[in-house]
Amino acid sequence: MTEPKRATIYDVARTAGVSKSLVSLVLRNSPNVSPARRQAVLEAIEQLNYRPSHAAASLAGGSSRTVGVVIDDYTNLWFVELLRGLQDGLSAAGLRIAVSDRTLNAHIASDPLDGFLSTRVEALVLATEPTESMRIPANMPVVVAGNRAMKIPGADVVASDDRAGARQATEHLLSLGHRRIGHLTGGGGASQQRREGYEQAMRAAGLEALVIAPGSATTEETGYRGTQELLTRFPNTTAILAGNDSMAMGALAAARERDLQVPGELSVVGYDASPLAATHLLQLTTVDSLNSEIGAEVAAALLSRLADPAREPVSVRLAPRLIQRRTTAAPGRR
Amino acid sequence: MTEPKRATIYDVARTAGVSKSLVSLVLRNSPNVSPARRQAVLEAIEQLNYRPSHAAASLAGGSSRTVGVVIDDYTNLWFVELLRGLQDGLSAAGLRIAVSDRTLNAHIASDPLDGFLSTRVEALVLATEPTESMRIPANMPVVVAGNRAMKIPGADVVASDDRAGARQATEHLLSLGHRRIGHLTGGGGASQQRREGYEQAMRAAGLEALVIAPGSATTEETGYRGTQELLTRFPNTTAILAGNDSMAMGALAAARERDLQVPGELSVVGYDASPLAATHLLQLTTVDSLNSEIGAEVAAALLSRLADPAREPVSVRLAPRLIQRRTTAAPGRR
DNA sequence: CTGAAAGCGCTTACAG
DNA sequence: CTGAAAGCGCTTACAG
Repeated sequence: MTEPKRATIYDVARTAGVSKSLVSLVLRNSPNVSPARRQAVLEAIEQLNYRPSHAAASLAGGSSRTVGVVIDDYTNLWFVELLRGLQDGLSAAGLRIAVSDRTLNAHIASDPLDGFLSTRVEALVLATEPTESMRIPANMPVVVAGNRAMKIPGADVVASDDRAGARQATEHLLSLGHRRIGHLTGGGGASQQRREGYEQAMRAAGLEALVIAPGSATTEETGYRGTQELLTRFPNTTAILAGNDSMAMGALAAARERDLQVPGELSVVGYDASPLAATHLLQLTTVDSLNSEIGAEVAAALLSRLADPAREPVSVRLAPRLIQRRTTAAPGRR
Repeated sequence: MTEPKRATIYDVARTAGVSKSLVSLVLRNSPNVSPARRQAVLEAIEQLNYRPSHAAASLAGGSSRTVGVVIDDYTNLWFVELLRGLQDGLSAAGLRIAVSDRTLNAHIASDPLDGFLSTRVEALVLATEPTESMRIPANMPVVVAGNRAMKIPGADVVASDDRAGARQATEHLLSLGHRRIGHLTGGGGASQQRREGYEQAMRAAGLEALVIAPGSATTEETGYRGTQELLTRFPNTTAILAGNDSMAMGALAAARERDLQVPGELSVVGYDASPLAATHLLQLTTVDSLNSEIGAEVAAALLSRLADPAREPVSVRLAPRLIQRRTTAAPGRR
């Protein structure tokens, strides 16, 4: 038995006994179709196992109905909740999401944007630090997710207030009685703002800021190395605010290596409320940057921008909140 | 200044002073093009910022040059290395990858396959447990990555030998002197084979298998709960082989909660060699299932299948190897 | 609602 | 290599 060729819209029309135009209307959920005919078309689609061709629809309609999302690296899981919120907000509008990971693409020396431009994505979501090398077409709608060092002219920005979150986390440690609180920072706009929030809170309390910058990556590895350096230079540190949850995990490792009880002898706070922070092993006090809500707001910004390309860029800022778990307590004897 | 319309292949041809056909040849890297003309075309492309339309190329060429990869869940990071190996193997052949996450899609009640079928993907890679509800077209090339409970007729399978890996890990614990070794298992084909490998090794050593199945998920949570159950039912257990690294992380959490030193009082072995296992905090002894190599073999199977759709299905099995880190040692006093 | 027509931006095959 | 032609499977706009 030879494989039949894939069914086209003509086959569906013939099977349903309607015109090709009517099938197209049903596919795009037009209201001006009688229930009976709609039913006939849907049955024909089911029977023929028909799937409309993206390529043809995109080419003919002049619109791919796809939004490109650029993320940093699959390993840093903050994007998962962002995608969930984004997908929820876009699927009702019939828009789909394509994800591109910069780390993976760097490997094969291909610009993730090239693929998206060939796909003719309707808009771009940047959930990563933009770089000069990203040549974004002037008329491309862009929403930046998260705080970034580089500004994209005309782009909307949706982020939680990293300065306020870091301030809140630092004040939590201060209120527990800590005075020697170190901070682990990294590269990028979010790190910068978190650092500023930490410094503001320390200054307001009349305390010295102890900032360690172990590198631009904000990973378990840099968190580990940064904590080693912090505890070597300032041995009487009693608390650490890490730049994100991955760095906090490294801090916990360094503490264990020095036989420092957490939180008895060293308190540790993360940032992002990633799945990692919620594990039984970490039970990490962290700042929830509301990633799923950021995704929802990104979707809203996207839809309104698509509806009105000329509207002024907006900047949405969400208020983060501290999640207290088991890695923070009053300072012990040290 | 109004935005110019996107450049098309006609614009490139005109700018380069060549025919449209020649531009198409350059785009598809044909060898029958003189260097001078190729250069002229590439300059025109650069100057016009031209990006060929996927949709048009796919429709006209009758081929999307895209492979669809279905993964379980972004949170389980074993897929990252798989994608890397896969991408390396496919990019030279001009094939790109589209990834779909089942967990995310379940959320909006859309079958990930539907999207891929509309995209007219050339082939499917299943890096997840297949289900009956996946209606895969009969003529679609499929490669299954990893050991799965359900067989797909005609599909190639690339996996590491989970039975051998689990056996190796168990023998490692036996050779350290452990006799009471528990195993944490979950759902799916990989879990099943790992369990069998563990049971074989225990039987061969004349020991009783202690298997705990805390649920079908293989997460930190089930690892934690499974270890609680194991240590309650068999309090003198001295070692645990977890179904994967996430479960091992949960085991470490449960051990800490009971004040059991790892590895002094309890040895723990993971599986997958995920990024998690390599962290300073875990330093987990684990089995490397060679995910990047699996990705490379999947790519090879895909290319040969595309070249010869009629060839017999193959089954590639890689030999995993144990990575010893800091969570295993000889049993202590208990 | 139908039906005929044009067109989206490419690839393919072919005569020259 | 060029150039003219057909066609991929849809959407769109329109006359009826």
